[in-house]
This record gives sequence, structure tokens and C-alpha cells, in this order.
Amino acid sequence: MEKKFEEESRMGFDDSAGFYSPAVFSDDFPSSNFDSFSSIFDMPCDAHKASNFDFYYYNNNNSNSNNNPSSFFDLLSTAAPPLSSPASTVPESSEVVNAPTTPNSSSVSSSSNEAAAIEEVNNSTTTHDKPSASKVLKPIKKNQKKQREPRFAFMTKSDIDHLDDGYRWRKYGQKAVKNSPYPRSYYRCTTAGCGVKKRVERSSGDHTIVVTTYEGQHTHQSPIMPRGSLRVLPESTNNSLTVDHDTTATGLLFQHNTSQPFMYIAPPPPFLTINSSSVAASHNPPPISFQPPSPQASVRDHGLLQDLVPLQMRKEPKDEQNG
DNA sequence: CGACTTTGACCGGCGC
DNA sequence: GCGCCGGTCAAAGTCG
Ligand SMILES: [Zn+2]
Repeated sequence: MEKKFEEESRMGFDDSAGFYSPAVFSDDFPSSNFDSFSSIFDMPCDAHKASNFDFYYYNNNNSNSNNNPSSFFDLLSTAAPPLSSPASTVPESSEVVNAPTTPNSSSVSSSSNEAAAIEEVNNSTTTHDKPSASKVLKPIKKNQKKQREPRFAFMTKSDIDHLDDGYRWRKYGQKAVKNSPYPRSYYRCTTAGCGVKKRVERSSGDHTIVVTTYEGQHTHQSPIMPRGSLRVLPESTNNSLTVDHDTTATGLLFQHNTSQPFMYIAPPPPFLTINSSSVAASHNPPPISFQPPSPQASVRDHGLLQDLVPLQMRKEPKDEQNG
């Protein structure tokens, strides 16, 4: 019992929340701590079976009751275009080219070679194969290791567990998390034919941080318009998003699937406009020549992530706003 | 009444 | 093989 628990604690990064050290993920993590992050990445990622995230994003929102912290998720959903063929998102030949900084991550790189399973997951999500015959059916053959689509974990400092991201979700499960007194909720997109799932839990260390893990890509547009917290400007108007309140999106984003994880620290995402008075960052790619370790179709597939990633990641702290 | 949540049971993988 | 555990199902319950 205890031993088990201890083991869990040791590999607290099992899924998502436990991965982070509260000391590191403080409200204002200075750029000088980047090295510390690298150390974290060095953890044996292969330990957690299918929980290999591709991106993390730490949304350092002000968890003031006044503002709705879900704003960032709103533009998340809206910024990410729907996918037509999710299976092609992850080429099986997307092996790592650069030497991984973590020797253990070798096994992680092999996680993206099961792209075929993605389609099965999507198909199985349909309700046609849900007769009252058996209790729980096995959508995927046992042969398949149940490889899932890439996941994106977004950490948001908020008191609200279920953040409104513009999509309709149906809660289909809830489990207790040992690392955290807060439970983990399982949601699934209610749109027919869309097998996107997401998990919502709280960080083990910092309970104020909500970790929302998205799995898969929506095959449709956002069914509902986000509430007044966010205004999405159509392309005809502007290629940027507008946020009413201050979304201090001090972000940390790193790629986990590839060999070398990168950090992304940016005050405001480029595609959104803070307070609708700041400069409206255009959607075109920045002049920075970001070179991911691999072609990474997954990066461009993730739409929004693509926007986030090539910003000014890598160890390029230079002087991003002192203070 | 429809959409969504709650909640216990179940399944499959994994360690012992 | 057994038990633990993460993930999932689905009937019952809740809400507007
Ligand atoms: Zn969807």
C-alpha cells in the first residue's frame, strides 16, 4: 500500500499534474530557471505509459474572481482549425533527429509510430457499437497498444475546474487522484464523430493550477460561441483574437514527444490582443527561425500550438520583460 | 423532455 | 493468478 503510494509519488509526473514541481511553476518563473526546467524534462518520461504529452502550456492567468480564466481556452479552441484527416497528423516516420538530451526519452520517441490507431479511436467513439449486449466493449484490438493521439496539457491557474473552451463536453468519468486531493474528470466532445477527449485535474503541488489535457483534434468548428469573455475577430476583420480582460498568458510550453524539449516563455500569445488595446499580433509567422528537431507535422497540425511554438522559444530569454 | 452530471461497476494493463 | 489502478461505460439523477 504505502509502497505503492510512494512509488506513485516518485513518479508523480505519471499523467500531468504530478509532473510539475510547484516550486518551479510559480507565478513568475524567471528565465534563469530554464535550466531547472531542463532538469525536469530529464525525468524518465517513458515511465508513464501512454501519458506522453506533446506540449504543455502554462497559462499564468490571474485567478481573480473578476475575470474568467477560461478566456485562453476560448481562443485555443477557436484558433485551432478543424482537422480533416487526423490519422495523418502523426507520421510514423517522425523519429527524432536530434540527439535527445535525455537518454531515457528514446522510448518516448517511439510513441508516435501508431498513427493508425487514431482512426480506430475515432470510429469507436461513435455510439453505433453500443448495444445493450455487453457492459464494456473493447473498441481497439488487444493487439493495439491503445495508442492515443497527441495530447496537450494546458495548465491554468484558476479556481474553476471545467474551463469553457468553446466546445461542448460530456463528462463520462471521474477518478480520484492520489497525488492530489482533487479528482480527475474525464470529458468527451459531444459532437458526433469527434473523438476528442480531455481530462481535467489539478496539479499535485499547486492546487490552484488546473491541468487540462486535450487528446485529439476536433473535426469540426466550435459548436458554440464563447461567452463575452472573448471576442473572436473573423479573418475579414483581423487575423487576431481579442481578449477583453488581461490574460497574462505567461506561458511555458515544451514539446515532449520530440527529443529536445523547448521552453516557451511569452507574455501574451501573438495571435491575441490583450485588452483589445495592445498591438494586434498578426497570424503570420514571426521572423524568428525556429527549427524544431523534426518536420513535425504534429506541430503544424495543432494549429494554435504552431502559433505558440515558433514564437521565441528555445533558450532565448534575452530580456523578456523584466519583472 | 433534453442535455448534462453523478457514480458505481467494469475492463485491460501491469506488477507481484 | 490476483490485486491494484487508470480509464471507460452506462443507468440513474440533476438541472433548466
Ligand atoms: Zn469535438
